[in-house]
This record gives sequence, structure tokens and C-alpha cells, in this order.
Amino acid sequence: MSRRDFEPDELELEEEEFEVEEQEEEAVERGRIKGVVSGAVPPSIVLAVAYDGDEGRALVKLYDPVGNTLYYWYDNTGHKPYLIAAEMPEKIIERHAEVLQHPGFSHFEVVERYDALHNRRVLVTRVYAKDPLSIGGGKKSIRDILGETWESRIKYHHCYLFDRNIIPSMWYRVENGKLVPVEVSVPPEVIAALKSVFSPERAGVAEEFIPLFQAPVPHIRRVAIDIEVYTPQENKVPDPKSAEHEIISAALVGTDGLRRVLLLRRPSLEAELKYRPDYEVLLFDSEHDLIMEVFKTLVQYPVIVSFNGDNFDLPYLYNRARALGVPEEEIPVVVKRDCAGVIPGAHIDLFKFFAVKAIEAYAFGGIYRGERSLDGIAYAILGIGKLARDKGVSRMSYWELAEYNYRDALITLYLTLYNGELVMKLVMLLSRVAKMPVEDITRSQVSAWIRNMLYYEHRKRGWLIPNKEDIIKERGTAHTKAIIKGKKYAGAIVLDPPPGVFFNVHVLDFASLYPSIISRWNLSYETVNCGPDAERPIPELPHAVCRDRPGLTSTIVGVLRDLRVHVYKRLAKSASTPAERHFYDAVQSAMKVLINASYGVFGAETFPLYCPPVAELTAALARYIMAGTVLKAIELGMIPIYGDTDSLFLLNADEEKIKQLMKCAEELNIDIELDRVYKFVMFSGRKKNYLGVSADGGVVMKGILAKKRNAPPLAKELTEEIIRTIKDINTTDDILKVKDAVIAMVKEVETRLREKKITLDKLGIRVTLNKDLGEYTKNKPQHVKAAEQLLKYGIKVGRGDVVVIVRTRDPVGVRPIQLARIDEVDERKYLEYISTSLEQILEAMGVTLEELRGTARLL
DNA sequence: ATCTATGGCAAGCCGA
DNA sequence: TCGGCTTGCCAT
Repeated sequence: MSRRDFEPDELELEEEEFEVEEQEEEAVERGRIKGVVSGAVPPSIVLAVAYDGDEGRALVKLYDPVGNTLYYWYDNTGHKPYLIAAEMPEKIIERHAEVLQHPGFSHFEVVERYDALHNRRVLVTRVYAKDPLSIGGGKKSIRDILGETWESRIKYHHCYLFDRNIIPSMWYRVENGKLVPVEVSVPPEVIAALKSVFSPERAGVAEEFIPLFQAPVPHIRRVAIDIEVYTPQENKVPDPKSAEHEIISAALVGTDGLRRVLLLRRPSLEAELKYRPDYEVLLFDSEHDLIMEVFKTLVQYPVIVSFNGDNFDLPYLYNRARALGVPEEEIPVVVKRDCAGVIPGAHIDLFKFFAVKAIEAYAFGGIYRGERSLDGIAYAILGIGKLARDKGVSRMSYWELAEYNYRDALITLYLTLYNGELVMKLVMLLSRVAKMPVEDITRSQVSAWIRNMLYYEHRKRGWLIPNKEDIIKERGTAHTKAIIKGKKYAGAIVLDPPPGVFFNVHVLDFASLYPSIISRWNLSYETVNCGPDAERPIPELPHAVCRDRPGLTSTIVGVLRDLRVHVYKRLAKSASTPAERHFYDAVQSAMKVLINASYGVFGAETFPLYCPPVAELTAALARYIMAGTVLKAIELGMIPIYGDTDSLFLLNADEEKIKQLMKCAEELNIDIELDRVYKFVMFSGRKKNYLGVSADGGVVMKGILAKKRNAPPLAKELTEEIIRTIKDINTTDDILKVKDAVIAMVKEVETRLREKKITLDKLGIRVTLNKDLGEYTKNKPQHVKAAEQLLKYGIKVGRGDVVVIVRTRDPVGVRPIQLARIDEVDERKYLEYISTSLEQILEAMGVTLEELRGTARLL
């Protein structure tokens, strides 16, 4: 299927959203802003908040409509920190001698903290800097000097500096240059849910979370940027470090209506002017002027959006500007090791954000899985990709170049605008929950978000943040053995499905099972194995959990989970306006991302609150619940035919029986949902491998070989064709009829393959390089061999790149598709591939491979 | 600097 | 030739 034509109208913004602010126009008149492009600064953007997590105080950085930067202090938690005047111990003075000399040093304090891990109170020293925002940046900071002491580690004494946590505030906005509190309205349904869903203890915690989700997310004026660079050699990606060649084009597309392409005039090109209704083109005689114009625009926006701007566009702009003699102070771009920023705004690199695995999987349901390119992601999400091109940008005419460049910037911006600004809302909401700046949120993985969220909760309560080694020492390690070699503990149960076709299958689902377990069994690093009066939830496991105090992580995970399930999913469903629905959808997906990752982090060594007993108990309790439910289902007269971790496929189920099963689970505080009913399910007999068709003809394929990303298109297309036939199966008799049709289809493709009536592109097997070429030391897989061949032709490939290989008859047996010819294809390999991948479907229908081959002989 | 987990399948590599 | 190991991709 070809991509549908792109209609520029589809990307039009709704103009009324962005009314021009009079205030700004006045400012322009007064000359305080130079060269405002058009549109408006939305009213009152609080750009940033620096949290002092320990004290719950925050420094607010504002970007007001006239472009001034303001700072305000305010108290976030409402309760003042308690300080204990204490004498400064000798040892600390010794230890911090260098810090005391530091010009940025302000003063010490000794504070009492609760050490949850050991259940005792301790004294802690805190080091203050004069300017909290300067910490971590610039020359030798206090943080550098403290080194390992930064993380604490004088006995009983921990040191903290201010964290430079800058997040968009939900509490304040600017009006006429003044800070005005934002009223957060909480719908009555939410208040009611507080009472009915939560225990009084947890209701208090939930109450503190609700404003984070309830406070409106403002629209933030922003601009997308994309540049194109001249390259003498096609296929060679320009290196931003050396920035050898000139920037020939830059596209800037803003939410305020800015749509502009800046082109560099080149003697080799003939000017060819065409009128564009949707964007304007500016021609520049010098690259210097072009770049300066880009800078002039960038500094006028509080947020800059790019796709891979961290590693390409911004460093390239910076280095090019430097090379052209622009003094450092006139360049609003700050380039760090692997991120780049713009002053005074915040830079969001969508490449990084979409690369966050939890976002990919949970917020977008994996629709762009494995696609790392702007084209792939935009096409998967928006249905609009990059402009197709048949030559490198260096050989394009002005006209083609402008079109191409404009499209890139446009879809980059649109990725943050579509679906009621979902991406922007997600970023801002995550930023609020995790207490991290938007710039950091978009550049870190989910474990960092959860870490910061939990650290904040510690600080708010006056708790000490424990050391990872101390947690292990106090709480122990895992006791079960994993099935997979090299893993730390046993995971989930997967039932062995019988091969065959089964009609009328009910699929039950434990709703967010792992988080529910963490919530229900009070699992937290400080509550497991914490004392003699604890109980063992699973007698076979030596881990005990104490019940006399609520576990912090259990509470947080539980509150988030219950808020999502009982409040925000419902609000999203019952929303009365699209805007409301968009908002609550963003809220519930942000929560989903955090909740779903909340179990995994406790089993990850890299997580600072790593606690194997917590992870192990979670998995063990899940097995226990699954096993119990299977038994109960049998008892009720149902037949469990398959199940994986938190799902259960049942034969002979009806509403009444399912209800009874749900009631049993309810006693454990675990929700069972009826996920779906399949007209029939085909099992190949392998785990994690089935095909189901629901009554409405919807097809679900899981784990089927031919569907995987690395399957050659030939096999994928054949499978799709077969699915279309299979969909219509209603009875056992239908299976027999379909069987012959399917066998015929397979034969037809095999004949085509033998007779080479097939194009090369149908045979490409796409494999990702997960490491750089040199790191494959144990063996040399085929895609690595193919990559090496590419290297000889000067095509660079490395970690993250996808190599498309074709199986050939030569001794190596493989070639990259770019270097392969149809006549050297090893069709035996492909026949084999079709056999094994189709086997998974055919076996379910009772067709054996022998039968398939037998029919072949008869034909 | 960078990182949620374990379970399962299939293909291919490579030494015994 | 066989079997253990590595690799990639997927399910949950």
C-alpha cells in the first residue's frame, strides 16, 4: 500500500487556540523584544522550577511574556523543615575542608532524618551553595569536590546539595509580570473516589498526587528546527564535530504560525521561485547571516523542538557559527557531551524521547517499535512521513530542498501537537510527577523518573535515602532460581498450550498484576525482611514482610495504580469534550508508563533502590495467584488452555463462572477483567505463539514468526493472505475447507520462489546490530558478516543500525541487500523459512509439514 | 555515561 | 554431527 498523499491542511493549527496577546504587542512596540515573528507568547508560562527536595522549597524560574527571566522562592509542601541545631562534628569539617574553601559554599546544617532501612533516626549534614542553580555546571563545583562524600558516607552522616531540578510549575503563572497562583480544580468524582477507593492513610498520599494530574497543562509556544547540510559525497552523514560543510538550508516551524525555510544562495544553483501558500522562503547570500537569523528566531521561544538536535542540528549550528567567527556570547546554543540546549528556552529532542523504551511500549503501544528515524516514527504515529527523495540534499534544487526541509520541521513540530498535544502533555505531566525538568525527562529512561519520584517522597517525609549496598546488606538477595541462565530469580508462569483450534475462548486478565501485588502485600525495600515480627507471604520463600508500617514504594505504586484504574481511566472515558478526553488520556498514559515500570526497577541492579527480595516476592506472588486461579477455574468447570504471567485463556467459560472467579480474586485485592472473547484461537503448541480471531473478525497474532520484524516481506505477505482466509472460519468443518486453500497459497509462493519470479526486496531480512561490529567476539552472526561487506564499500554501519540481508549461495551465505543479485539467491533457505514460519499456523490446523510436502508431490 | 524484569522461540556459530 | 552458546525478537 502506498502512503497516502499528505494534505497540508491536516496540520493546520486551530487558530483560536493562540490568540495574540496584546501585552506582547505592546512589548514589541516598546522595542523590548526584537523581531517577534508572529503569534503570541501564551499567557503566563512558568518555565522552570528548581526544587530543593529536602526542604520542599522551590526556586521558580519564569519566562514572562516580555522575555524577562524571573526567579521566585516558594514553599511547596506547606510544612516547614525542622532543623536541629547541632555542633559540627570535627570529622565533617575535616572532610569538607575543601568545600569550605569553595567560593560557592554558603553554609552547613546538621539535620535529623529517619533512616527507614534501619528503622532509626540519624543525623545528617547538609551543604548549601550560594547559588543552587550553579551547582553541577561550570568549573569545579561543590558536587565535584565532595565526590563520593556527596553520596554520603561518613558513618550516619549524609550530605546533600540542592538538586538542580527544574520542572514546569503547576502552581503559578505570570500575569502582568506578576506571579499568580493557579487554581487547581478537582472534580467532585475525584474527591468521591478518594473516600471510596483509598484507605484513610493512602487517601492523604493520593491527595498530594492529584493536583499534579489535575492542574492544567498550558500550551507552550514552541518552534521546531531542522537543518540540511551540504555533503560532497552522498550517503555520508555530515559530522557535527568537524562541521566541514556549509548549512544550505534551515527550516523553522512554530506553533505561532511561523513557517519559514532559510536557504543559502549557491552559485551552482539557478534560482527558481515558486509561490508557496504554506511557508515562506528566505534566500541568504551568506551562511553567517542565515545562521544568525536562525539564532534570532530560536531565542524567542521558550521551547525548541528537534529530531536529533542533541547530536546533530544544534552542535552543527554551534560549530559552524564558531568556524565563521561568531563569538561564543552571540551563540544561544550550549553543546554538552551528548545533549545540546538553547538559551533561554528548553530544548526537547524528540529522537531521545521516542527512544525511551517505556514510552514506546506503554504510551504508544509499540506502534513505532524498532523505528528510530523521523520518517518511521512520524509515519507510524501521524500517518505522514518524510518527503520521498531520489537524490541527496546537496543535489536538490532550491525548490526541492525547501520542500524537503520544511516537511521535516513540520512533522517534528506536529509530533508534539497531534492528538491534543499528547506528547507535550506527557512530557509535562511526567516532569511534574518525577520532579525532573522537561529537558531531563526527555533524555532519561523510566528508571530515572521513578528514582527521582521516590527520592522526592523520601525527602518530603524527612527520610534518609539509603545506599544500594546497605539495602542488599540488610535485606538480602534472591533465593529462587531463574529458568533462563544468567537471570537472578524466577519469573512468571507460562502454561503450555495444546496445539489445535479452540472455539469460544474467554481471555481473562489480571489488571496491572505486579503493581497490584506490590501495593497489596506492602512490598518495599524497608518492609521486607525487616524484623522478627514479620510474616512470610509465601511459605516456600524465606522473605518476610512486616505489617506494622506502610511501605513507601508500596504506597506510591499503589496510589498511582488505583488513581489510574479507578479515577483517570474512567474520567478519560466519560469526558464530555475532546479537550477533556485528550487531557485525561495523557494523564492516564503517563501513569501507565510509571506503573508498568515500577516492578522491574526493583530487580535492576542499576536502580538505586534495587531490592531483589521485593522483585522476587512480586514474581513469586504472581505465580501463586496465577496457579491458584487456574485451580479455581478448573473447580468451577472451566478449562484453562493457556496462560502467560497475568492472562488466562479459558474454554467452557460463561459469565456466571467468570464472576465467581473474579470474586475469589477480589479477596486478594486483585482485579480480574474479561479482556476479550475469541471466536476461536489457534495454538501451534508453542508458548507465546498463537492466533486469535474475535467475533467481529479482528485478528490477534502473537509471537508468530512470519510477523516478526526480521521476517522477509515474502513470508509476511503470505501470512497476511492466509489470515484473510482464516478469519472466516466459524466451525470445525470450515477448518478443513480453509486448509486446502492455505496449502495452495503456500505452494504458489514456493513455485514463484523456485522460478525466481520474485523481486529482491521481498527477500530482505532486516536485522538490527545491537552492538558495534567489533563487539561481536563470541561468534560472527550473519548480519555482522553482511555489515562487514558494506563497510568495504564505504557504507558505515554500527550499533543501532538495521542491516538488510539476503541469503545467497556463495560460501559466506549472506549478502547485504544493496550488494545482492537475484540470481545468486539461495532459494532453499527461503523455502525453509516459509516452511517453518507457516508451520506455526498450519500445525494449529492439523496440517503437518509432511502433509504439505505430500500434497506437493501429488500436484 | 547508561540502565525496568523474566520466559520462550528460532537461527546460526563453533568447538567437541 | 551434535549440543551448548550467542543473538535477535517477541510476550507479558
